[in-house]
Amino acid sequence: MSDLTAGEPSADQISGTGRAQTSRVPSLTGCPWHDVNEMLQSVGLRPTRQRMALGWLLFGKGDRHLTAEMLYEEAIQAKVPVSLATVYNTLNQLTDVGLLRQVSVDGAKTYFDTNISAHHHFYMEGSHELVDIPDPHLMLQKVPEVPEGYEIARIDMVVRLRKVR
Amino acid sequence: MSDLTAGEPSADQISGTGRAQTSRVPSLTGCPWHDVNEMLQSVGLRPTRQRMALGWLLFGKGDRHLTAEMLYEEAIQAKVPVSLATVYNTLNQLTDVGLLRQVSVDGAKTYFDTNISAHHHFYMEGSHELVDIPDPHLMLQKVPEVPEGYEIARIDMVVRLRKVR
DNA sequence: TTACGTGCAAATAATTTGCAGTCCC
DNA sequence: GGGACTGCAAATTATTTGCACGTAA
Repeated sequence: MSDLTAGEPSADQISGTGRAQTSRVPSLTGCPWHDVNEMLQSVGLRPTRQRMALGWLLFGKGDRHLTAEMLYEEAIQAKVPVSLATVYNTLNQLTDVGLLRQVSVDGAKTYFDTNISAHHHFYMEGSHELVDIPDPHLMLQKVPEVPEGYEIARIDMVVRLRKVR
Repeated sequence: MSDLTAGEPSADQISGTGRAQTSRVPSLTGCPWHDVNEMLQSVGLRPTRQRMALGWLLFGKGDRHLTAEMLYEEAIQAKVPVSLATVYNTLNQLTDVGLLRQVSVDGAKTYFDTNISAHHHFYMEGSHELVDIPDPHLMLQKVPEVPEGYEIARIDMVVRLRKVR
């Protein structure tokens, strides 16, 4: 799905890229409405009222890490009438077409990351917050030997942080 | 909780250690009953019938990656009368005292790893199987700069594998 | 029009909890 | 004996699904 599919990826391929494009929209105009519209069209999803609104919330302000519940709350706050089921559906659809990335960190809730480029995360154990690791050079010195017949689909790394007491 | 608590851990500290001790029991005698008994005592848990049996299943045959459901099935198969609730309780208690490590990999079920040393995992996307990465030299070239006031609690890395088609 | 989307409520799935009865020290 | 432990069933939490109705192409 990305550049991590080679049998023997180099360390550079594994590392985060630092700055990530927020989406795969063919051309970003800066106009949220136009951009989200095009983003949806380009993956074959109808730009409905709720998908437009959710897309706006998701991709309108840089890289974000949200759970379905969080996005639902935001939508309600923003006076966007949408149901939690639709939020789940939309997040899953966007993930399926590669516009979002799912991150599992604590078994319970699932986070969706709007940054789909190869990168890793900090997880704040206290606040359950997920943050992209800013250091673009965090990388593996050596990629493990992959078992015969398999290839690397993706590498997920989570650096769990706790407050110094 | 481990050797990963320093503000600036070295790459060696982050890497897996290759061979891991299966538990923290003061002295391993090779007698499963004696070992599990002592393991439980040493962390202040009463060696009850069900905890002994579960401990035996968990630690009796090398490093394992189990879900609550899987361990429950094994216990039933082994004619050990135990309830699923107790399996959950026991797994959580063992995790709390540091005898097990929880691994989140796909949002849904939670895996418990009997190998509590620093190491990483392969995740087979097709079979939902979790495997310790055998390569002891898989390591980070550079540890990310940790935000002010935080320290690294742990680093979880999951290398997702898919079958070559 | 007409297949695709949405909302609602019910259905699942994983896990936790309350509580009465049981067992270890 | 008494607190720790267990089992069961009910409760929670996160997420999915069935289905009648609405809406974009």
